[in-house]
Amino acid sequence: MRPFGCARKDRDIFQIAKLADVARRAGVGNATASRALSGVGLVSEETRKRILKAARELNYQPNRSAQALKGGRSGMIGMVIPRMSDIFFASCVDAVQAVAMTNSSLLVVSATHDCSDRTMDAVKELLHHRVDGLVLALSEYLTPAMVRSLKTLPVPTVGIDAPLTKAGLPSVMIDNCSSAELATEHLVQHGYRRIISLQVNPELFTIQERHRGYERAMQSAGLPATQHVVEDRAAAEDLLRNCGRTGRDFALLAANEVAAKYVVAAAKQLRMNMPEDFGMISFDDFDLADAMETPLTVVKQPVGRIGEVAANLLFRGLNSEDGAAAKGGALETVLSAELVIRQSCGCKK
Amino acid sequence: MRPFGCARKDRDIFQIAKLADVARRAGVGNATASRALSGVGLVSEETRKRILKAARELNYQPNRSAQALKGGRSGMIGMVIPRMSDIFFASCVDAVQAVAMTNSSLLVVSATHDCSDRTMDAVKELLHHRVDGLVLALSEYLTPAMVRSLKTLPVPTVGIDAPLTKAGLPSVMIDNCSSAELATEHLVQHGYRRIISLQVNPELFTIQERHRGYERAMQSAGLPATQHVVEDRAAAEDLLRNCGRTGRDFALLAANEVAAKYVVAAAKQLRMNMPEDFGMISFDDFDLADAMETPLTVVKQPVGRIGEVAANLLFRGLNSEDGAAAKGGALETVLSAELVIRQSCGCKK
DNA sequence: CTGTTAGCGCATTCAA
DNA sequence: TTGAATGCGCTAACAG
Repeated sequence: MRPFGCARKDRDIFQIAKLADVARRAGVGNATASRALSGVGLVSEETRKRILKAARELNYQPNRSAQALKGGRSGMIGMVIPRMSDIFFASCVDAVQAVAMTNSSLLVVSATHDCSDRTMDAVKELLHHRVDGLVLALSEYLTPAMVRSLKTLPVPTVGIDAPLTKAGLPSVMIDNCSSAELATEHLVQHGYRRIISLQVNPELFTIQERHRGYERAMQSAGLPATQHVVEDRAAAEDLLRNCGRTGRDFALLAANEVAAKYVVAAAKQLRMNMPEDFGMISFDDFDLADAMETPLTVVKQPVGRIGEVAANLLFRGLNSEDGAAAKGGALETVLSAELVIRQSCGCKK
Repeated sequence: MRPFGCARKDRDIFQIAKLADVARRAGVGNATASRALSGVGLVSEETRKRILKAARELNYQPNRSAQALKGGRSGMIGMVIPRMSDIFFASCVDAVQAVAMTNSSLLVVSATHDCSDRTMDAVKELLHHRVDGLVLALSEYLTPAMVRSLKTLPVPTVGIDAPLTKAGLPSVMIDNCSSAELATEHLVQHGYRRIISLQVNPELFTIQERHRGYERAMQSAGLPATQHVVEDRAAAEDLLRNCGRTGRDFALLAANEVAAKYVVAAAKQLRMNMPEDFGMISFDDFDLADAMETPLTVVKQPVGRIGEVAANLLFRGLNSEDGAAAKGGALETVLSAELVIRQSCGCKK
């Protein structure tokens, strides 16, 4: 019985021909075959043709382990994210994988699940597997030790979501601070006076940046800034109960989708409505955000673009030998976020 | 300038020591070090201690490329899914990766984006990278050619979501047919008579199974079965416009989250309400499904469990040498889905 | 119990 | 323009 289909020796669709097989079939030496296939080095046009044909017939694919061992590319890039089950990161992974495929690379993902010890371990493990490059979504704040480590990374690396600037590495992200400022200003213009900055993971870099932007806007408006952390729906309910009923001037800036969802659920529970009982703008757009009882006004990140740009940057570095991709340019590639105005902020449809 | 942090030679946190380094430091031969570290073969307790210590000090990790080349494990498993941006698959990936980590393996993911040509290509590429095993979420129907290929897979493989039974491979999934039947019966009990089976990708296996269950229930109830495909929100609107207003007995069985979301959005657009204007039960639970204007009654799959069980099955096969994991048992591991009753079906809160 | 040796598949010298 | 030989880091045979 072979319930798992184990049959390393089968010669079939998954036939695994080696370079020597190709060389033999083409009637040339190993080295020549290698040169012809890798496109590096001189081979007469005629023999090249023969070799390529043989390779095609044998469905030859180089053994990446051998290539990697030899010191060349492994044909894999690694990616570290907090978790997959967050549409933002999932979309980034999707985009990065697509670009990797275009560059005939595979993507290895590792999720830390907010266990920050896991971060550098994941990187190390990826490195032991000889990935050619790294895309890092490190949402926690970089410790000095991490910065030091990151600086010595032996492969091209690009940050995503949060900058790796302190480690001298290029990153792709939105301007969280300005976006939050803009969103807050919008709320202010609606006449809200008590605006609270709401977050789930206040320790994360992006969240802090968003809070900073919020503070800036509040200060400009001469309004007091308040930060509030909610761990779950219940906490959001408490908040709404305390603040929501006492006037028409209460609004929230939800620092991410999770916080926003807590609020939406809490509001439903309390039978409170946006924007009548309170206003809200949230970071991150999501499915049905526009089809909620009150369509949500959100700051929408160009998720796919972020992953795409980051991956392209990485491969550009990978392909330019010395990894000099960000030549002359700034380390931070800032993509612009969009304020998608719907109704939770108080705007009419 | 080193904008990418390229410095293969740096000796640092990412120091890469080889077996020979460990052996030398411990004052033993390569083979002895290898034996001590892999735990296979005889080594005196004392030298083993010395070797382990040396390895720890050097932060030694075996070069997986070399191990893989040598014919051993590569320490990676591969996973093929339709797309990351679907919470169902994202959660599966998350779970599989977690289990992989536990088994000190990395996960390589590849998304086909519904391009079924990509499926076998992805598998082949994964194989060329010498993954130790495969988790396949192949939602399309298996063609005879694919079945033939799958049968000769050279590594342990587990199916997920859709069964690979035809290829003799174990799979983990829910009973889509029965679940749909149950959900449909629930709708029938509510008194709905015109119940439509709604789907986005009718060609997928899971969707067809769900439709089959629906048909069975409808037949039992002596009701006519109708299948309807919606490509987008507009199509959902058309459907609701035509059917929703003409009585109290109209309901939908949405074959997946996407279809359900189209309907929710369409209903909002048309100012139609569930369950007053029509009833609905949908496959797949999602964030806020319980906080919609009308909380959605759904068939909830144990997403995390599916990935977890599949991955465990895979590693059990991987660890038992000959890959005889499903020994004696059925190829299909069926996990039970749960009908989460909320209000869109007509039940009161 | 331990060390020496060979070879996995490839790319890269160096000679021819 | 080509081919034979070498070694990447590791493990499995085989000797000691």
